[in-house]
Amino acid sequence: MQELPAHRTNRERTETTTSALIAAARELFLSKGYAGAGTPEIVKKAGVTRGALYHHFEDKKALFAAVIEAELSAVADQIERAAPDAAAPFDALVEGGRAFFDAMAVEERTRLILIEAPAVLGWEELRDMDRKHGGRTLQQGLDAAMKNGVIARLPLETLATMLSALFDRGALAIEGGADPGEVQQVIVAILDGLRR
Amino acid sequence: MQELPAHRTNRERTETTTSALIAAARELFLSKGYAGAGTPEIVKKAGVTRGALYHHFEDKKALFAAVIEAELSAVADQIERAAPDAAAPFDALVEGGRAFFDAMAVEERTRLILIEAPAVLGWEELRDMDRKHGGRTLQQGLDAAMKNGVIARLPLETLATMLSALFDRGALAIEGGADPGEVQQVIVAILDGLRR
DNA sequence: CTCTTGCATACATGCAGCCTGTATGTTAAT
DNA sequence: ATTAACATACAGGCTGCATGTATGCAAGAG
Repeated sequence: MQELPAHRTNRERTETTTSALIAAARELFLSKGYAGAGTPEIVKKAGVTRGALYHHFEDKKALFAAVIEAELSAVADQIERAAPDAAAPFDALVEGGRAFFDAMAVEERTRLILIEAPAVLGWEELRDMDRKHGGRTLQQGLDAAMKNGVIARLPLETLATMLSALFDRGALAIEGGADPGEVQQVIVAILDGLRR
Repeated sequence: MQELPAHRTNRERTETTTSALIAAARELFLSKGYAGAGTPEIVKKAGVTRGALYHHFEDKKALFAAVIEAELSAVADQIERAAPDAAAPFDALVEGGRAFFDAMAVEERTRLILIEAPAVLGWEELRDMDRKHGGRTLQQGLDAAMKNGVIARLPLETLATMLSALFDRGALAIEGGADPGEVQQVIVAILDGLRR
């Protein structure tokens, strides 16, 4: 039996309800998509009312943004935890990709982050959020590899954007039933082609 | 003055209303997105009523699918018209990419096809539609290049999927303000890395 | 060959249900 | 007391369907 304290600070109250909302929203957005998951259902699952939702979040989209931000943060953490920062620049890229695929393999996370989020939040806003949470890892790795002369010298930001597209589509393909080994093989071949 | 014939065959009636609906929906979906463009506004712009819409299309999503199908067909046509099928396999890939970027440069077409459509129709269904309308061009080009020994031997379908991700993200980046020259440069470098 | 008669197709209109965002009221913290 | 954290009620809009109407169409009777 959970003893609910007689006196909860406002900070605690806010924290519990917002996290309950984000958790409930996450599940429903995952299973039914953004448009398919209505706020009545979300608040019911979170055990609060719509009033609480619209008190803490400006609108449904803001709640969705909070969910995505949490997902991006989780993915970044998971990659960083598996990051062999001592490895050679090129291998770090390949290993980072593998960690990314592992992190994206949870449930329908791929669809949420790569399909739904761009449509709801816009590609630009999502890109900004991604940069905050470790989306620069790839760019830094490429920068290091380029400065070491390991890979060809190309416009850094554009190359990072293009290669991240590769990883994104790879995650999508894997979730769609493609062979993860083949995807890895193709990506390694492409990265290998950039070596000098 | 347009003389409207006293006797229009049913086939003609259907054709005019459906094309009017698709044209109106296209514009509004482009400017306001799928969720932002309501059916009342669409039918008003098309000069028909919601009854006509739901008679010819199962639901709003089906109308959207028809719009996307038309767009994909237009893109495929535009690429095919610019296709130098006599060129060497490798150059054909590069030129095809350039034609793709040109075709995607119209208005907000990129956002509609690459952002909105996957979210509304699902990635799988969109992929099927794309295959019908010339999305196999890339795969065929790669197949030819591989059989000629021009590029490395890799799983064909996976490679095509990955490279199409490259082109898609490139179109997105260009629309987002990136330098088209840089995008082309990076893509050529990546393709070049696959040469044998 | 024409005309009428029955049916299917192409719409138009109104309704029911749901959802979002806001405004107002109430309770608990500070 | 004042503000923050909710709860509740309401207004507007939108989607899908059900019902009603007119028009094209195909087939048989004359």
